[in-house]
Amino acid sequence: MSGPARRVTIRDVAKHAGVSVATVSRALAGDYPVQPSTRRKVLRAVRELDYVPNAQARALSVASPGAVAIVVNSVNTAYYAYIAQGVEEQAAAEGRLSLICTTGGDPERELAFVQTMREQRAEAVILVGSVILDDDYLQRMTRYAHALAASGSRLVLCSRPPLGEGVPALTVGFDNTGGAHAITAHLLSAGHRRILYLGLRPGHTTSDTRVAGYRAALADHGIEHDPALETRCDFDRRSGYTAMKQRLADGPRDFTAVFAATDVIAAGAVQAIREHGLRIPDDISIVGYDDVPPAEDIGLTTVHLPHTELGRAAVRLALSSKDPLTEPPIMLGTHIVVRSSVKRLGSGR
Amino acid sequence: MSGPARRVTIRDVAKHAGVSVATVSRALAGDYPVQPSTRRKVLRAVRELDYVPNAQARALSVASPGAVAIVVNSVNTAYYAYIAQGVEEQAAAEGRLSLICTTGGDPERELAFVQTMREQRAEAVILVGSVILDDDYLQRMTRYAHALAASGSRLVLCSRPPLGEGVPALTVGFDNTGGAHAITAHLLSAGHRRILYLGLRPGHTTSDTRVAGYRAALADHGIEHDPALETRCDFDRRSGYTAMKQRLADGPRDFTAVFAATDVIAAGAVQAIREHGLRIPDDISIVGYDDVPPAEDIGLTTVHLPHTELGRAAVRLALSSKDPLTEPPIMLGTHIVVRSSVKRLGSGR
DNA sequence: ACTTGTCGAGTAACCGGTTACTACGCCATT
DNA sequence: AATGGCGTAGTAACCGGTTACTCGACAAGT
Repeated sequence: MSGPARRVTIRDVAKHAGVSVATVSRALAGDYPVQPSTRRKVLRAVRELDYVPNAQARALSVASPGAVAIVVNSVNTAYYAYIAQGVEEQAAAEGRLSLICTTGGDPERELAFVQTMREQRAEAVILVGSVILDDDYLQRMTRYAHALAASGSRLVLCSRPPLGEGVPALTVGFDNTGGAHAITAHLLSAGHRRILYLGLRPGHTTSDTRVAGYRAALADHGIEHDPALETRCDFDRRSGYTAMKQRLADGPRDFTAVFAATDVIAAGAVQAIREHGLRIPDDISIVGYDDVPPAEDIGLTTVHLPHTELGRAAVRLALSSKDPLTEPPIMLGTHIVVRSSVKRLGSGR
Repeated sequence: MSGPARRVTIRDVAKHAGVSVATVSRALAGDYPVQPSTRRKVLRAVRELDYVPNAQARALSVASPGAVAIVVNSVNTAYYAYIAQGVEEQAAAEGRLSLICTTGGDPERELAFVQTMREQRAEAVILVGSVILDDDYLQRMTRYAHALAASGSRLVLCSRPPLGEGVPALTVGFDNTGGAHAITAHLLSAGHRRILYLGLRPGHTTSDTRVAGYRAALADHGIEHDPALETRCDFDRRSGYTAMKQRLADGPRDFTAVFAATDVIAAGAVQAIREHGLRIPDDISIVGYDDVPPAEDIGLTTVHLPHTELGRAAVRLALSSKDPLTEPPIMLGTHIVVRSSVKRLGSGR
């Protein structure tokens, strides 16, 4: 109506109420004695002008809690969404705002965001999601860690390998090897001996840790792992579908069960198995990992991960006073959820 | 090591480089002629001190783009996660940070967040998700709209009824009635005449608009809608399961197809149907709405919603110069995705 | 009556940047 | 030699808050 309507400042309120800016600030903060009549005048002026204090300006003069930033590949992946949910909940509970950034896996965007968070004086930066573990990655993270530490932000790695002592970064993760061991043992104790591992991706941390658990469980049962039973496959539905399709078409079926590295892979594999005319669990047993939505819908036995709790733990840790140089990684436990995708072999039934 | 390590400011850099703060600022901004040799000195000091400018301080003196805030019930619901993804992508593309808030449906938290966003000088606040449309709601939103407008933020409602002209709020939504009409027509043209609508929730905007499309399609085919075929049900998996279970147990099955108000409801219903010993689509046809992950896994024919595009559109609209007082609601189109949950009745096959 | 203490409010410095304005040095004119 | 113009760099005001310090008025103490 009347031009760009410059924002209402504390000086406007002071003038309107006929007091000094200091008095307005004090009346609003309430931490300093102000005459009740004066306070009323101030509050009235605040109401009449609809004054809203500028948080940025306040942050300049007084140390206020910074934001919590979370960086994920994408929000529309259940795995990340659950973790993000936990982060947001805990951040809110501790009076922090949550900033979110999706990178689509692009290190450039990750770097840019970390830099932005330094400028924003974020209190914590939480990087989520598995990665290809190589020198480039380690160097990049180490750089982030020091840079963020230097500007007073704390770095938390979620579901990623720790950087080791001496690097100021906190780590929270799932016990992937333990979970993979447990679910493999579950298949073994159901009588399965030839178990196809679907989701090999050498260098990829999540895959590596899960396949390690798989092999360890086999070893514990005196079975040597067969490289021919470890199939490469990316971590998405289509890849699971394609890889399974291929495997079924390739020749004689030399396995009775499938351990898919993730539920999403499992979902694709299930579709391929069904299209091949086979039934689950009668013809093939299958298990997944993660316990994200598709699992329940396809009756998949899988490993449940406390995603949301991971997010919360990350924030708690970041806002704690633990020394990031020496604090050991937190590892969250997992448990098996039994549904209807595994058939008991041999003895009866 | 050496105490709390006060943050490096532009004055420290100036001193270190032996120039004035103005020169440092200008050398970094690059919008003012600075002697190359001087610039080098400055950049060297910046590097040596690892100086990071304070974005909050800068925002005080120069008008910088504000953040985009998104408010959802929860991030770990596919519907919201997809929209949030779109919001984040578009915000990042337009150089804005994304703030996220989950309310768990609590109006208190919503209000608190809106207030915080005013203090933060957010550029846009995007409220997502269906609601119970009543006076309380309308008043609350109208208050938000004026409050945000007064402090220079723009309010966008996503998937919510518009507040009408005269209230400064932008609206983006899906054509729910159109989509529901189309999918109902799909069932009708497959020969179904008795279609159970699962997900009645009077007052709930999403439900209301979808049921309206359902009824309209029936009417177009000269069928009067039967209240006995409209079943109440909350918008979650368990409710879908329970409602369907109940319905199947209740008595003679007087429908050949089910239109679930959401895919999540459909997923629960599918489980109930299967547990009842019936097969899909042979015994019962079913369709859903939303096209979120469970749909593909259970082979559900459903209505695809451009979720991510909704998020992007919301941000674009918010950052545009459109007048929120008069700009009409944007309505995004939908389309049917045919999978394998509908059987053609009567004529052949 | 004079000192002292307390209460409430104002003045001004400060947070960490940006930038309008000023000042200085040097070269080209006249 | 005096003047004007240009290119750099410095000074200080400003953004919008908070708060240390100061000050005046009034009540209590001796």
